Amino acid sequence: MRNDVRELRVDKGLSQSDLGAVLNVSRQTVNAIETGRYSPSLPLAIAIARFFGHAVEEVFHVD
Amino acid sequence: MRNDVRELRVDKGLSQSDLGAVLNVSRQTVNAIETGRYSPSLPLAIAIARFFGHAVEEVFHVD
DNA sequence: TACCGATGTCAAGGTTACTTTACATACATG
DNA sequence: CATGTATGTAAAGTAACCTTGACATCGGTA
Repeated sequence: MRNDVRELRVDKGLSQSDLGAVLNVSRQTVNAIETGRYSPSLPLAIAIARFFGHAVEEVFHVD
Repeated sequence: MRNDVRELRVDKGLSQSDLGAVLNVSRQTVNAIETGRYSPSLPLAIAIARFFGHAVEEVFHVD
């Protein structure tokens, strides 16, 4: 499971902490997702995709 | 989190057990998702959506 | 130098997702 | 009636997700 969260976040000029605040999760959670330590839950994945204006499958790729 | 898994599954003439086999999860997991006991993991949600030929957001709806 | 924002990561703990095993109900068919 | 298939659900265990708190590094800037 790779994803484009970091790229999308940086393009928006946001810190991991900023994005965490938007999504109501901790900055550590954002970091773990970006660095691939684990996949987000489905509700969180949908929230992330929606925030960036993409479909879930466009942001999260099965390897 | 509601979803259309049951409807999609029944339309294909599959049992919960059949779908579990396709997705490599137990029939209890399929049942739990259909009955809304919990949301699937992101990889499983993507596998489900892909199997039915839909986007994740089309199958799983934030309430 | 000293400070600060951003990032990476760890530990400990709570909750959710998933497993196997098991038992129950309902329905169809021999 | 007896059997088989499909479904619902529970219990107990493991793994994954997510939290707070903490510590470290790096780059910029006063």
